[in-house]
Amino acid sequence: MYKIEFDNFFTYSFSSDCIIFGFRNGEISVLLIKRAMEPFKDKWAIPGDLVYPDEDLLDASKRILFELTQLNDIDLHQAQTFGKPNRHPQGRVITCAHFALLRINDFHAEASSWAKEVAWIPIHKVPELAFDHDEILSSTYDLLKQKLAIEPVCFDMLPEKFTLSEMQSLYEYAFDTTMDKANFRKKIKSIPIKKLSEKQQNVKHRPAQLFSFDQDRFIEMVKTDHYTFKMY
Amino acid sequence: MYKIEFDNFFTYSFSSDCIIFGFRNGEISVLLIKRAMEPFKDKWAIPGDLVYPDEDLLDASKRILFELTQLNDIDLHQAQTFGKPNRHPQGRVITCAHFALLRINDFHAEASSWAKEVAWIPIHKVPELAFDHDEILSSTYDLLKQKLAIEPVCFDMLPEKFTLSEMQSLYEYAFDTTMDKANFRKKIKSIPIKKLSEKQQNVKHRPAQLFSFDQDRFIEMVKTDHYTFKMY
DNA sequence: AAGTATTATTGTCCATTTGACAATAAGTGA
DNA sequence: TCACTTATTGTCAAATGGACAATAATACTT
Repeated sequence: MYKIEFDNFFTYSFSSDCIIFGFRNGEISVLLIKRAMEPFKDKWAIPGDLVYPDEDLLDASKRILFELTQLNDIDLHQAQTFGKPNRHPQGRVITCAHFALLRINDFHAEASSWAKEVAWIPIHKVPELAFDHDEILSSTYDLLKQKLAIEPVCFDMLPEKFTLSEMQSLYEYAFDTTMDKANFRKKIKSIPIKKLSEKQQNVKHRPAQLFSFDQDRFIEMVKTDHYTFKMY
Repeated sequence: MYKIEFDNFFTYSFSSDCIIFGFRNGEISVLLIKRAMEPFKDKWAIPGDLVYPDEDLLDASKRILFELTQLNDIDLHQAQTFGKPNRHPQGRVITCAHFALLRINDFHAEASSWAKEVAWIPIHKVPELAFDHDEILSSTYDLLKQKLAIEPVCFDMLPEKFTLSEMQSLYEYAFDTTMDKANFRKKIKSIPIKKLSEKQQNVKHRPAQLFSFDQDRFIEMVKTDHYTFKMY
């Protein structure tokens, strides 16, 4: 049984790492920090820190993300846990990855605490990271791609009002492919988005129709079991 | 940064719970143990125990599963981590769920260590479990269903040699639905299974053709990128 | 031996979806 | 007005999917 009375079982600590994804200029980016302290000083890393002994994992993630990047009120979700005994040079630290998707332009991230710098870095241009963060990022990006394929999470990264071409370009980037415009539009016919009365502004060509996610219709579809998202 | 030098961060411990699924008599079952010790003595629970301070999570899961059920050499995969501060009555225990799929008849599970009894219990007939194990089981079963939909994992639970009707019944049970036999067979045309020279034995009706998973063809398809599994 | 019951297997028809590609629309700027 | 660019819609054939019918192989019954 759980031998929690044994002192030698309390020799590890537990952390949370926050992988924050966004979409901008046709690229999926991730929010990283530059470390101001050893180990891995000046290396880029996923924002993360220790969980307090009496703190819930999700609460801890939100606190840690805020402490390091000033991002507040972010809707985090759990991803994988990483626990190789030697993954942290200073001791046994098991870390639980959490991720969130957000609209980059709706937030302002700013380095604080022991973060020296923060930056949105396109996923394909991420440098080598501290600790085993390359593996954590890669595994969590895989999870994101899986979610994009079967859940309407793209709308968390797209602007509130988006064009169908923007939506398509997000999928093309994630799945590393190109799609036919006409066929993409047919494919998303069953996805609950609503046509707005507005059009794109300040473009030097025919302005595109703007759309937004139709939350009400989505909820209704889920309730009546008429919903299956398939985007691959 | 990680303040692992602070003693008060070493007041939690870490465990692994092993959710083992199998398929028998048209039902997906899970391997549970009856606890021989407090807390929750005599309650059914998911087999799990503490991870050693220098032990890898996956190694720990295999060791723990063997200690409690004598199941050896099981291919476990990580699922969700559960860490509510009060989930364990005797202290802060964060647990990482691991799951495996196996052919029930190819293994013999036997209670040992502090497990008083082990049993394969159909997923729809599981009694109330110890700790937050109801939530852990339910979340992991959801994960299983998701995997069944997009990966060829059904073959880990089906007998080595199976009939198409058995395969269909697994999906019908998991997705809680019924499918047309002819259409099911069309749907799986692209799945790498091979027709064997044998037929079903000892049935009182027309014996069905036996099939087995075609590992070679599967690997070839993955390599050449000609593989997408869609079973929903 | 013939007929019945049961499950396996295959085929057909039609509606829907998918993929490739063409045609048209609505803006800007020269 | 014309060229240029991206948006949007339409077409057609192929592939897929769902409902349902027809046939096959085995054991069991009479």
